[in-house]
Amino acid sequence: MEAASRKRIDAYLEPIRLELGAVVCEAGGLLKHAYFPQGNVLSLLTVLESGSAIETANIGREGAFGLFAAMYSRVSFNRCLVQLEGAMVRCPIELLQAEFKNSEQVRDLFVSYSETQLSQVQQTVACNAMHTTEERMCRWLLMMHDRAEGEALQYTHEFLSHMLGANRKSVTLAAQSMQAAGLISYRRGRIQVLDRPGLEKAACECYAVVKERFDAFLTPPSTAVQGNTKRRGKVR
Amino acid sequence: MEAASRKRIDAYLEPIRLELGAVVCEAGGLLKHAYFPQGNVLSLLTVLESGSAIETANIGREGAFGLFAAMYSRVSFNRCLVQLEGAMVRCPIELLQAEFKNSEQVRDLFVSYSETQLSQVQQTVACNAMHTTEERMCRWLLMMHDRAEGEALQYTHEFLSHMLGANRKSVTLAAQSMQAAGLISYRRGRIQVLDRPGLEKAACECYAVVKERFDAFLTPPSTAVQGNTKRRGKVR
DNA sequence: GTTCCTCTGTTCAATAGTGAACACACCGCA
DNA sequence: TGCGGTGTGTTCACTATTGAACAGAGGAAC
Repeated sequence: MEAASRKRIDAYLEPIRLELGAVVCEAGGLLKHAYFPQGNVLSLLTVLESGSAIETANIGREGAFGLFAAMYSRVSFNRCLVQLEGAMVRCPIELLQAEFKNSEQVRDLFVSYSETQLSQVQQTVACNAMHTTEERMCRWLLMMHDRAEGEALQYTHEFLSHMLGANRKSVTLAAQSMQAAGLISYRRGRIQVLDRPGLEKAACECYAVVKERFDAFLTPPSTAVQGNTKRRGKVR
Repeated sequence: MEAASRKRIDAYLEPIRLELGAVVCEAGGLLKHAYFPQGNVLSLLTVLESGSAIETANIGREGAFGLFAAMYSRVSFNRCLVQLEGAMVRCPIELLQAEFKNSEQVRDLFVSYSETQLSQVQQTVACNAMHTTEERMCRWLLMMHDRAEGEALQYTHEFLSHMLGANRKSVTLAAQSMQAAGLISYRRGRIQVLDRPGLEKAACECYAVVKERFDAFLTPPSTAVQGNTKRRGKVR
């Protein structure tokens, strides 16, 4: 995934396995490592004074947590927790800092990933402002389903309500409605996706928009000008 | 604001003045310049399929629009428009790309600004999920008030409702309540802040959190480890 | 099999926010 | 001064969401 500079890092990669819900880093915490999910998923949360913590982005095998630490600041704005169990490796920050400093390719990689992540967060801003709890929950389940490889998703309504910044009852109502529509089935902290195309229809556009961005990140264009000029949305 | 490498750029900076509401760049548009507000404010919007566009961040004299273009991709995810009139300069992307490539100081600057902007967007995710229309409107007015230097703010309820992703009526109700409380006065597209401390009390925490981040960005610590380890929020 | 803890369903009452429509008032401009 | 466009106030009916509390069911552990 990285340059040939990866050789220099490989020896220092340390496998680390954390259980579901484990906190990798608190908001305001100091980062000594960057974390590279292999099979697991990390979630970035904004923590409010009330103590509630809302998900703003998540990170799978395509990305890493702590890249800004490798680029500039070592303090994490977010709480980061394990949202799907699986393998992960971590790497001391100093090594990545050195690679960032010396390799243009590594810089391109880190910067373009950061940009992709920023667009995920920006889409979520609009999503939280405009879309219903049910649409957002569909989107969230799809994101996790992409990464769970068919496994049932082990989340309680309560946990989902925290991630989405909604009331538990709203989540329960949405879940009931989705189950009645045959999209999912669930029981006690275990959600099974039954009808994925249906779920995609029921979700807001945000799922597809963000997925497209990540796909583009994983297959960067070879032209001089990165990206394309496709416009989204209606222009007034 | 930048390194001594600024000399190489200065000659190519082009003053450009756009009127309130002018679109600097459409979502998906190609960027040929980066824009540096001097006295104006730019707003970054996420555009949805429905055509509605929600603000995710804004940029004043502390920042710039198009830095990711200078770092990697030249395609803007956002629509960008002028939210407060004033002076602005722009700079051809190619020059900034060269500086980013060659100067570590410029890299630090661009990256740390991007990180600060990311945290603004992340805070807004949580804000849109958890805070009332009135709290969010107070926050928004404070952000603009900081930059308007006492001038009345020229926004209609309708415009505000688009920025906040709320219904116009919700904005009108919030405005009435704020006027009744003596925080603001308004008439036909002109909002005057009367009681700034009161407005800060009525706003959600997000205003202060983001302001603190930007203040920190503008006065970077001189220690080896950037940032501090202050923790925010309650830990469960 | 029984126990106990956790998760879901549901009750209630209440508020916040929506969407559209229309009346009316303000303000700039002719 | 009068006109017209734009912005605000308000109507109505409605939906989404909240918050707290408790009952009840599921499932893991003993």
